[in-house]
Amino acid sequence: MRDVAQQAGVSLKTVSRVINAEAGVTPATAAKVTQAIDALEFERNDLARSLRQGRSSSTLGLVIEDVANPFYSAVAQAVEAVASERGFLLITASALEDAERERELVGALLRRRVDALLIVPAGPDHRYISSATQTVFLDRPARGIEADTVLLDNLGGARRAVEHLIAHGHTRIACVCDTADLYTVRERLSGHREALAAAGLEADPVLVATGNHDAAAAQAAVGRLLALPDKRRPTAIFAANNRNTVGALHALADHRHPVALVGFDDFELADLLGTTVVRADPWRLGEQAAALAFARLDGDKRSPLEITVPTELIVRGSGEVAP
Amino acid sequence: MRDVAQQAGVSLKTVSRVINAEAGVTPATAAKVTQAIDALEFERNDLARSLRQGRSSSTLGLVIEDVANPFYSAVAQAVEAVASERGFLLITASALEDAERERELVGALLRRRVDALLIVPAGPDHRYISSATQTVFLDRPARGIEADTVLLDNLGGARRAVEHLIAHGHTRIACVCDTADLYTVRERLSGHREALAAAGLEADPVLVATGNHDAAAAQAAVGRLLALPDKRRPTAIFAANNRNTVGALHALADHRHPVALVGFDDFELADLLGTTVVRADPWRLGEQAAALAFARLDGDKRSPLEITVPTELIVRGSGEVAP
DNA sequence: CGGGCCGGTGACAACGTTGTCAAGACCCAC
DNA sequence: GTGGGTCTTGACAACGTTGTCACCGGCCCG
Repeated sequence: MRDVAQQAGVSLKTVSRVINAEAGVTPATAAKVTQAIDALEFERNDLARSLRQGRSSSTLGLVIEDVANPFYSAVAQAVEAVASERGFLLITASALEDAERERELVGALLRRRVDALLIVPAGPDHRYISSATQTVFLDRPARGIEADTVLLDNLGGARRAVEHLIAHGHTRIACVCDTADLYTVRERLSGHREALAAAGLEADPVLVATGNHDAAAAQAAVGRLLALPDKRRPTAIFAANNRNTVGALHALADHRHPVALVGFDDFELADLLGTTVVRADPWRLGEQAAALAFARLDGDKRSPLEITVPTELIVRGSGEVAP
Repeated sequence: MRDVAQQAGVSLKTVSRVINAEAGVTPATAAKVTQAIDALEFERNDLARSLRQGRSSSTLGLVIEDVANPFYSAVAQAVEAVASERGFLLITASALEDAERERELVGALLRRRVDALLIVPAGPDHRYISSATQTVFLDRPARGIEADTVLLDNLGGARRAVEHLIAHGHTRIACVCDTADLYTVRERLSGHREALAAAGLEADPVLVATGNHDAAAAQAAVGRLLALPDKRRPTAIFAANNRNTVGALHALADHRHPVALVGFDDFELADLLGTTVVRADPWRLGEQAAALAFARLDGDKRSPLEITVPTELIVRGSGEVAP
């Protein structure tokens, strides 16, 4: 900028005024400056600008589990869309379900002074997150602090899925899911349990397969369920997230007898495969979280909010198979 | 930091030394400082640090078309993985095939002084990208400048796909793809043409359906192809990217007669659907690009490199249907 | 004709760090 | 005891911007 000022024969401050389109610069002066800027290919340093102004340079931080999981990439897309409307950029980081890594990532983002932090919390305790930075928790509530949170209707969605299977005559309904350490998993398990209880059905613990983090694990788990003796074998499966649904589909493809399946989370090609799912809208999750973050940045002082995004049952055939 | 210095009764510089674990600080002094840091919940401002040091705060910029497209989210995942090994964070931005938007995003990233820029170029001209920042082009070459580039073997992959269909007896092989403005599409079209020519087959222009940017458009295009009179109707389809393959699958599901299909890009559940594809490895694309960027940052001064990532034919059934 | 006002411009400090250099304390060896 | 070395610490400037304030010239109005 100093070079530009020199070349244009004006002061630093005048260059700054031109760059930021501030009023009160003679067109003639502005022209000289613009010319010098073009000649020197000058580009403002937004780091310095932010430092001086005390704000971050219009950046949001997003910590998710894994960008390559379509559920989270949809969240990222939504957050980016909202951010982009305001001229914000997005730093996305994947914590990979590792509390230590999550902490490091959050630290790195806070040190960079992001304006707001959106996070899918993984660790057991989030008190370490400085309240100085606006934070919104997505998909799971934070533990140990009260803060803005946007969640899915996990329990309701799971209950509807299982009720749907019960309505089609099933009584032995398995649940395949990730580790019960996760809030979403616990909620969905509760939905499964509640639906069974409401129908007066007994919940067989053998039919609850937890700890399946990827599709391969889910496939193996479903394989084991299908190998149970006739009397104990499930006639229907509730797969509690997209990884588990994919795994279940693989396992069922190898199986002789038809087994009903309802998944939590919609996925591409589910229509072609005729897979009935409870659609959880990750786009809306991200959108609401980003909108809430911006509302806070704009001065919204309400006490911490908890928003729930509804789910929707999409009937496609796999959930309507008779026992 | 000033507060920490005051509270610990030392100078700013000493605090800085402790924070950065520099040698030459008495344990006693360091303890005082650490205590003050904890008490005040101090966190270094990496913006100021970067400004002072003249480097960006260990950040990479990535401009892709759309995070929610699994191909690009795999690229983003790979880049993030490599960046994370070096303690770098990643700003990901989606240009949505809009040259103007791309330009704005690149500008915003450069103003933030990212250490390197990885970009899937969309615009017609990339001379505007300042050579001051290390840049690697991914998936498509830049126009107007010579720079590091990591590409897929588009032509070879497409040729292999079509050769495979020819080997199974097809002569009327359609190609469904995105707009021919795109480099990858032109290359894949060339592959299609070359394979036909090599087999002495005539390329019927009616069977080339360009301009399908999303699955819905591709589905409609394939629908039109299948509605052609018997003599002109294709017996096989080459779908030139994952969107087009998904669209083609939808169209084929509604169709009576079996039609062979080979897609470019692998996708989840392709195995279950039995879809033969040419797998293009987006992970490796991102990984190589990020590795190259870091090599440059480490002082690699070789002239601009062009790396090509190979493709692989995965046989699953849909490509082996007889005419 | 003089005083006040206004519009354009620039000097300077400040944002929060860190690199440079120098000062001071201490120790060892001659 | 003195000179030279090492080790710890601090003062200060600088990174590239922008907010504050003051200056200067011209204009309007009394």
